[in-house]
Amino acid sequence: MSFPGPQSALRFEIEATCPETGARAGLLHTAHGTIETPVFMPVGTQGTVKGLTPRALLEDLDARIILANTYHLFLRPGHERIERLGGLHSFMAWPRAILTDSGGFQVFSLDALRKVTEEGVLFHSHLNGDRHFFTPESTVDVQLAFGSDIMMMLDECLAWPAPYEAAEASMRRTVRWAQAGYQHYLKREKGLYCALFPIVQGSMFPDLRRACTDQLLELDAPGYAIGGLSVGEPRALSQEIAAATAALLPEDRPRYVMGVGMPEELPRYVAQGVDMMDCVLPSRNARNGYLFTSMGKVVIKQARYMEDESPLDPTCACYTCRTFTKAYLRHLFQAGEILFSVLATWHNIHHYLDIMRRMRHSIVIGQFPAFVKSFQSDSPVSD
RNA sequence: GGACAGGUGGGUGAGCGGUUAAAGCCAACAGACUGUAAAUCUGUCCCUCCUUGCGAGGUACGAAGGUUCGAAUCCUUCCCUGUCCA
Repeated sequence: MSFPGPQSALRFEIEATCPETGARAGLLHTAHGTIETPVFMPVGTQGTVKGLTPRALLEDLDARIILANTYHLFLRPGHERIERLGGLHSFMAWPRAILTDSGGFQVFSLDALRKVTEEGVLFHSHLNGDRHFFTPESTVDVQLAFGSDIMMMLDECLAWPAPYEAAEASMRRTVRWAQAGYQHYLKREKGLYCALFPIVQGSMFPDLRRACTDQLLELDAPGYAIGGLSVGEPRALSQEIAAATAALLPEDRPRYVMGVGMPEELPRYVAQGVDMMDCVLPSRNARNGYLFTSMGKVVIKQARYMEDESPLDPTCACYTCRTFTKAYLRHLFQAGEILFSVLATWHNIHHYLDIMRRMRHSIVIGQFPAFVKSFQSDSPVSD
């Protein structure tokens, strides 16, 4: 297994577009392989998709790109160490593409441990309390040290609900950070091997989303993200805001909706012209015994599965479903065995990636609306 | 046979006169989880009833008696368990 260094800047080509919905099938070329879009990116915060070996991710699940997190890897083991060890791809033995989040989400999730200022974010490490100051520039530097294929701009991810004035002030700051961060990036990354995506904010206010988008477009970035969703708002609202924002983004660049969603929501985002998504749900819920199947959710710890000899999802081709019974999976969960997390994550990630592959195929052959229709009638809502 | 130490709700294990239907932990059962402070967190967990409430009854801390206004807690006898000595 070799880990070729960066060779080319990010390039996006659209293979097919659904004339009815605007859903697109594309190819996103990176220095670490080509990603077929629309794509779901498994989350590997600490340089690992919890529970899965890179080999499983690569050979069995065929994930083309995964996420890692700037904040977590900066704290431990440190970006300079990762750089000395050959960069993140080499360090974690992942030859394909990596997208790193900037730490912007931690502005939201580590609410009690951080302070946002005009210059950046002061974090108190959740590991040992150490103080760290993140700026738009420093997070670019950290991600360059990782060698991420796609780096994310530091943004402020606001909790919902937010008053208009606060959302506006926060959005303006995110824009200023993006401008500063992008300028710094252009100075440092002459070859543009590592792409940098700005993130549209603006809470749930369409006019703020528009204002934010307008200004970020001036950066002429190779891709744009829609952030600030899944922060407590109703799901219909997330979709509405994502749709309104996606419509403003350039057609020839990948659009990435951050942090979504449930399986049945994936086609709804894709129908809005979204090309990339990521979410912790398939991996985290797997570990907590919540499995996504073509028949809806399976909460494997329920007593009804005690002697259930059927596979988790008879229509699923993953290793877990091909090999084990629900009774055994439930036993592993109840016993607190590590293998449960492995098999459950394996299945859930497969389930997500499979939905994306089928969806992409339907776009390519011009059958996306039919896919959406049958998918929604076949797939009970997971919640 | 003797000497100690014990017997508490599914399991462990606190409590050692009243605010105790009885802590905590575990198990069991159910729920949550959306750019991962998460192999995490929350709730239920003796029975019955309803006007579902810091509600009303009823049972309950090995068994049976007793002391007391009041006992899982004190006393008596019995049963059982463990360790040690014969």
